[in-house]
Amino acid sequence: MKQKPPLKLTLEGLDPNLTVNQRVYRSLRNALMCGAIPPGRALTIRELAAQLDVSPMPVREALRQLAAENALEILGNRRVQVPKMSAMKFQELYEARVALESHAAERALPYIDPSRIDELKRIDAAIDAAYLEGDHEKVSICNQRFHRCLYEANPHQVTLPLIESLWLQLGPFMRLATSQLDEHYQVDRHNEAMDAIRKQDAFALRRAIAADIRDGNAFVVSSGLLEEVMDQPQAAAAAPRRE
Amino acid sequence: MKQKPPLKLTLEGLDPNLTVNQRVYRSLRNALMCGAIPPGRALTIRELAAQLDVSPMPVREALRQLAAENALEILGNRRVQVPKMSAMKFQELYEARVALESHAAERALPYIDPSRIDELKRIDAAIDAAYLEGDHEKVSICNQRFHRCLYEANPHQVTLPLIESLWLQLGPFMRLATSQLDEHYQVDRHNEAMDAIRKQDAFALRRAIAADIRDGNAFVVSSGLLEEVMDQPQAAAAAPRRE
DNA sequence: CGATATTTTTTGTGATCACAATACGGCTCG
DNA sequence: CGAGCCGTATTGTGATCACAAAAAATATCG
Repeated sequence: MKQKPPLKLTLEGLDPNLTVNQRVYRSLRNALMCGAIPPGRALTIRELAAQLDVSPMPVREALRQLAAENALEILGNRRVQVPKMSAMKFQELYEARVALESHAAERALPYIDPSRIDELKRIDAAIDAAYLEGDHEKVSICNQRFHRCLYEANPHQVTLPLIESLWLQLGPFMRLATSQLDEHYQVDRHNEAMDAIRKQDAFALRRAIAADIRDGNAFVVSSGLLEEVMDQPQAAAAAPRRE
Repeated sequence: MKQKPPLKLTLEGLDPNLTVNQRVYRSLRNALMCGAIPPGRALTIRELAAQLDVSPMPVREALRQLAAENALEILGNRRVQVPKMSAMKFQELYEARVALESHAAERALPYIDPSRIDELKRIDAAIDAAYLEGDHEKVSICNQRFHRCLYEANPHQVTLPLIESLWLQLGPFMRLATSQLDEHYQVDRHNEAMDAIRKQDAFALRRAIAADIRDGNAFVVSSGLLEEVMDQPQAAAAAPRRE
């Protein structure tokens, strides 16, 4: 039951004038986003500290921070693990994304200026390029960058942190959405979004963003990729106590 | 500019078999929710630790946790403060509440059983009672309880933590919404919501929740209560660096 | 007298240590 | 052979300390 692969992490390649805490946080966050840590995997402070070659202290803070963002789960016995996924929860996360992100897009719309449109175009091109190269990791990252760039146009930002929390929870499974998108890749919803932006058509923008998100979801669900990573229907798992 | 009232906090009355960290966290969270700490107030670890009579360690973790929930702000110079509010940000927070909470209500609707309806009725009665007593603090708390009870019906909870983050950010100002609601108190939107639930009418429920939220907002804005607590239009405040 | 430079103090960060609670392993007993 | 018990090891928590960076206060120069 307890999964114990060595869990290779590192702080190398991270801006060394950041605090140790920040480096640990990013390293962990990155690992989670890429699905490098399997759901249900128990994380101990000392193990991570030894792995990253730092004292337990910054690790503690990073774990607590990630737990506050719902990227990790603190069980009643004070143990920390990557939350497990269920089909229903997956669905809820995606529907929450649709609700939040279409809202964020609409609120950002009036603030989008030509230079940001250029930036969006540039990112979209990068996505297509990465797609042609077959670099799914990069597609996923650039896709997020596209969405973030859009929502960030709104200078009074309150939704982006919430959206990122959802991304983080989906992180371990997002890569599935792009892992096999051969010819299946969506008709370019991003272009629909760009059109809506140019026309300042809020409703069309909402629709484009919602469709973009749902496309990825539909693919993952239909492909059955999800079941592989989910915990089996062992009905009554030890109820995680939410703090 | 630097506000330095003694900032009275305490851990008394908190379940003593909780960890120190949890007690500190709750104490701070509560203070923020009640607006006991003015926006822009700088918080230092040692000051809080001395005030609460604990070591700096649990305070550090609590601060970081609250920062991750957007209840506190970590400036570039690593200093922590209660985020300042602006009229636009206030508006954004409320619109985000509408979007997220009406969504959460809709997703919870199919899971609401008679016993939960009873619970909701009970809470609503408590609100009316507190209102008649003029206990605005209690009205506010019970109102939150009502919303939480509704959204919690959904067993695959992903939105509630995000919603609570919004509540926390609005916390210092929420009390304004109920501070003077004399005869101004909204036509009971909660009853509209209850009707929608009984009829399993998702759209009506969304409308009722949205109206309930917007009522409070409209009151605060129109009454001009907000300006008192906001920082003046000092255009270029030191840009908080988001981590 | 006002602006800049320098010293002093405060503050966050990270490491180490001590302790209590929990989990794990082996043991005994049925 | 299996379930319950107990001892050991591991883990999270919280306190204390050392250090470097930032802020505040003071001194210095124009």
